[in-house]
Amino acid sequence: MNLKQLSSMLDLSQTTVSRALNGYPEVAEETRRRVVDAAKRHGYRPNPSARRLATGKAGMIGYVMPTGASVEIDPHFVEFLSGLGDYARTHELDLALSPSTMEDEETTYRRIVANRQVDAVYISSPRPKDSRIRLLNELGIPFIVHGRSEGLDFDYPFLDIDNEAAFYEAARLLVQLGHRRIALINGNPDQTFAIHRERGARRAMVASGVELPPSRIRALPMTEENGYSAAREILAAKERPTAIMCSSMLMTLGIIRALRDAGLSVPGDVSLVAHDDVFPFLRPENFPVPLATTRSSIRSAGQRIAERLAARIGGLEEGARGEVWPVDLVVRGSVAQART
Amino acid sequence: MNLKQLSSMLDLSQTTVSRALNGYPEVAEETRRRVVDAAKRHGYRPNPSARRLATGKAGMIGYVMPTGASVEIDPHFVEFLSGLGDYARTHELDLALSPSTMEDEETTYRRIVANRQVDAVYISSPRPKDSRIRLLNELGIPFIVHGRSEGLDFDYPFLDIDNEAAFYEAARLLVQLGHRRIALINGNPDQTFAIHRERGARRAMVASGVELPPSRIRALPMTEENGYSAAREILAAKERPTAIMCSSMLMTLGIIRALRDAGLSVPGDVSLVAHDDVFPFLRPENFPVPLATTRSSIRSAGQRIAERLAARIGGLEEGARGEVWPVDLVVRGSVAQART
DNA sequence: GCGAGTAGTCAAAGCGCTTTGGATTTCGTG
DNA sequence: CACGAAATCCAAAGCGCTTTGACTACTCGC
Repeated sequence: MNLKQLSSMLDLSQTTVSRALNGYPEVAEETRRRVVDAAKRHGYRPNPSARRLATGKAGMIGYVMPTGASVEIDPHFVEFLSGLGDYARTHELDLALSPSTMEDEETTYRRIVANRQVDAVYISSPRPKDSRIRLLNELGIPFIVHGRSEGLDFDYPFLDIDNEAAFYEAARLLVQLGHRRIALINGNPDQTFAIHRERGARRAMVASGVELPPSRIRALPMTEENGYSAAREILAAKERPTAIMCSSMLMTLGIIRALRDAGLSVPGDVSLVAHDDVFPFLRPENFPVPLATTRSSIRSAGQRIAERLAARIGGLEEGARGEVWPVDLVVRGSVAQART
Repeated sequence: MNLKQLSSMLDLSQTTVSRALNGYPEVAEETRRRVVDAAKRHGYRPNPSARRLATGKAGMIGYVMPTGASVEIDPHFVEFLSGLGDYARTHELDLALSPSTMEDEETTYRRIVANRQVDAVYISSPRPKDSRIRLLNELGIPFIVHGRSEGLDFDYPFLDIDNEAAFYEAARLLVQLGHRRIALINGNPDQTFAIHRERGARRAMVASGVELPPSRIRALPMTEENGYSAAREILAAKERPTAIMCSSMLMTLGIIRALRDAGLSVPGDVSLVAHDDVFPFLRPENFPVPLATTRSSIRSAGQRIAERLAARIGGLEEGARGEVWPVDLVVRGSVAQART
């Protein structure tokens, strides 16, 4: 069933049918109803290739997928992708994934842009002074960064959550509860988000005269394994912390096991706050002790980025708009007053 | 730079240029050289949409991405995707991901087939009597299953590794080394691969009069966490096993921590063999004690599936061909003679 | 009652590629 | 030396959609 058939069936021109379906104003409401109705009844779906050819749009969002040694992105990547796909699916957009090693990244971006294979691109896990951002900026293809870089001498569009405020608030809560020795188990320090979280936590503590010495900070790829070992080290110190902030619920699983091994209770001996990216398979409520979190759905971010990318493709969004989402602080049983 | 421009530049017709580029025989070698050369020099790339429109092929491989509560697929999925993408990238194929909940799966498959959005589809993590396979078979779209189902009353194309033989060999090795109490920590039992692995292990043991009681089997989603808890339980038994076989290196990380917690050494107290999907970020050689594995690259499987899918699209492969890859057994320091 | 708008519709021209159905030229043979 | 078969190459017809530029039929104000 194609346009031609549908229009002859309705005794209308292809023009009118096409316009009716695409919401153009110059078609009578009555006619539009007829057309939309018939299209639905006959299951008409416009051929994407034809549409793309006619409009010159590729109808695809591209992503250069690093395939090197980065375990870190995995669960986040799939979840983010789900969000992106949720939006894309309902808006005639497809996702094109281009696997690439770290070294070939630049070449890959150049290729997909030159081939006109995609209308827009997104970048994830930005680092400070991220070279990919500069490259895409030069290539002139619409893009959005999921997260933020730092130290770049130009602006660019991004979507980020307010990591600094999130950890500021979480630290402030702990301080208000009387905690004076607070540890931070963070994500990989070459990722901007980790830098921001440490900054936020430190700001809240400094404001109250609480220290955050290097001995109480760990910054590692966010695996359960790393959470465990980081926690073990930190808990072994003579001045054991009474609270731990963590960048990842996966890591927190490791922290909890370390606490259990050390015979320490939550929140009796140690309070816990973690950042929750809202994975469907790991919910803070289901932790042994319900886990207090700073929460922001990475999946929603994926949806929003798809939406903004679509807007950029359509020329509805321009300029280097940065969007920063507030983060919820959800207090649950894993935090308590510090023992005096 | 499009076909028209290129051909007028060469003083040839579009027909000839197109044929020269696509390797048709009715063009003189000398002419072909000229054309190919000019195309390269001017960086000509055919417009994918136009090509698709003309050929009627979507030029895409589809995958319905489950977005429900399945942590299990994550790292495997990304790695597999890398392989698929490696091939696809160099063959004018794109990957289209359609996220879907478990419940909507069937609807989603119907949709992408009806919309002609993809030329072929692959299915991963098949379960016994997997309904998706039946559906795609009925819809008549080319597809390949990564893995195998069981109990279906028709044949279908698949690519699987020989899980049964792999675990048969591994178990046989352990038995030959004198082990009599061998445990199996397996993946989720509703996945066919887990069933096959247990079958293989059991067959080898039974053949030597060694038992594999339920108390020494665990079958869970393959996370580090689950590996840890499964191992703890199994090691707590009075008749502690002297060897453990595991379906996943991620789980094995958990097993090793459990062993360490229990003060047991590898391979002194317990021998260890695990299946290795060859993740770039987790190599068996780098384990505390180099880990013996049954090895098969999930990434290569992705490449091969892309290749076969491409062949099916092109009509070069037909019928329900099943392909089973042998699995390497790589002996390393984590296995040793059982203590007598 | 007439000219100017305004709605609503349509025919036709692409978009860039593949492919069908000839033309034209070249060449081996009888 | 003529003739049919190869060997080459080409013009033109789609593929299914969007969009431009016009056309027709009303409606409205004066």
